[in-house]
Amino acid sequence: MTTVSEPAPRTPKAEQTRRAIVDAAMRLFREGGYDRTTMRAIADEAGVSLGNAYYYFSSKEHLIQAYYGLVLEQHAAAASVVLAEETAFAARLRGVLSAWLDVAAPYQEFAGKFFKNAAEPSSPLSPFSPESAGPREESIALYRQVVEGSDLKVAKALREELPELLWLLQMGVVLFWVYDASEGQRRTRTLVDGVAPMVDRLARMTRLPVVRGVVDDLVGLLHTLRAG
Amino acid sequence: MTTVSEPAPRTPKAEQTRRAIVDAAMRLFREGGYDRTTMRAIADEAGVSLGNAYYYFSSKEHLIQAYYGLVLEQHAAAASVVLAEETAFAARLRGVLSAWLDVAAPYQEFAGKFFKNAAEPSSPLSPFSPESAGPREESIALYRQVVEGSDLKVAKALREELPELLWLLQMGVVLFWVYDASEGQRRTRTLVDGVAPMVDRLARMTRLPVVRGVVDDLVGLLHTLRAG
DNA sequence: GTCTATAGTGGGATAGAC
DNA sequence: GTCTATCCCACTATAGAC
Repeated sequence: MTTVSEPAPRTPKAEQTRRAIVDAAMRLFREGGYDRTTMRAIADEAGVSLGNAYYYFSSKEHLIQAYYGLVLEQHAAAASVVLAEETAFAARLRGVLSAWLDVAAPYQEFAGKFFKNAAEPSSPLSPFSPESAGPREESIALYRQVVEGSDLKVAKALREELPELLWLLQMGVVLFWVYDASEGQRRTRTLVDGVAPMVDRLARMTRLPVVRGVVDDLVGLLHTLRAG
Repeated sequence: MTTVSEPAPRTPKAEQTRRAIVDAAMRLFREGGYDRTTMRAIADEAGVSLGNAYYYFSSKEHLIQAYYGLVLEQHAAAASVVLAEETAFAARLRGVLSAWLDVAAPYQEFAGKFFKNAAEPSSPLSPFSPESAGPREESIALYRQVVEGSDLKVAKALREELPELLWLLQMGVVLFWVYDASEGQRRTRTLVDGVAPMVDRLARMTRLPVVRGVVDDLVGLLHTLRAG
């Protein structure tokens, strides 16, 4: 269950108002886009005053959180289907990444806005912030499943780091996707389809003696950074 | 020479005014932060009218772009010192990345705000935007020098792609740096010191027959993506 | 082409009464 | 929790000086 650190409203009435605002926002965002939708219009559409809208969402950007939580939830669901079906590592990785693209597709425009928010280090919405620790852990756990349920043989030192590295890979894919203006984000699909088998090959290669040295360096660096 | 696609001012007087505005903005941004610095205050500080400030910079964001251009300029200068001294690839890479950290250090806190605005795909500040094409090419050219002036032997197919990949690496380092709250951004230093020799080892490894397959896949993928 | 002065508008965000 | 009234500021418009 993904709750994105929005405080749970106390009374049923509050919940209802909150819902009305979120729904109105989603509707208007979809129709007219984020920038051209004003907080005043959202409040009107929801049948509340402007001030009241701000009582529930302390900024326009906070409304985007609603989308984010939705996507995370749906991604976990879609990914679990893939993970139940596939055992080959490359297929599992490709499937989970693709699932993200499927789920997030309708929200591509808002992803940009969300990124804008997330990019600020001090923001609680940042994927690296303490407030995001829960959702982040969930995503990493997803990639732990990708590895553990698979046929992948990989250098032992790397195996424990892999889920977090794959999560980072997803962040990279998402970044690419956010900037992908091709129709249907076709280019990101190409990226995922190409990257998954490549990561598979690379990962298996880590057991070769020549390559293992670099892997040890990498793992060592990760540990140092985590400590520091 | 870094011209950030801002139209080059024709007269010396114009250049002077432009400079005054940028300088004032940088000063105020550093003192009070981006959000709390108004365009009026910038215009006042620069001794020009508000309208004149907008004559030179069509939005507040465009001012940041000018700042970014300054950092790029200084980076190019600092990097050229390193490139004149070192021939070993790892040292050149580490030096150029470190030079960026040196140059950008005074602005680290401000960089968060910058990133917030740059992260949005539609923003002209985005490193992938058409407006940033010039600076982007210059940065990539810097990494072309890193490769070409070095002792690096690398799979031929990869050699041409390497500058752009190294530029991407820098983007990653910058991202890490923006989030790095350790004093003096010590952790990012550690990252750079660790990553440079690792990239060196990896790059040399690409000539091994086992590894070359993956490299070809990578290069193929890059070409596909670029075409698409 | 460079610059000033002034007077807007729109919309995000807030204060404080109820 | 909800409102109304208001603030603030990015940005625009205009008209005119040199």
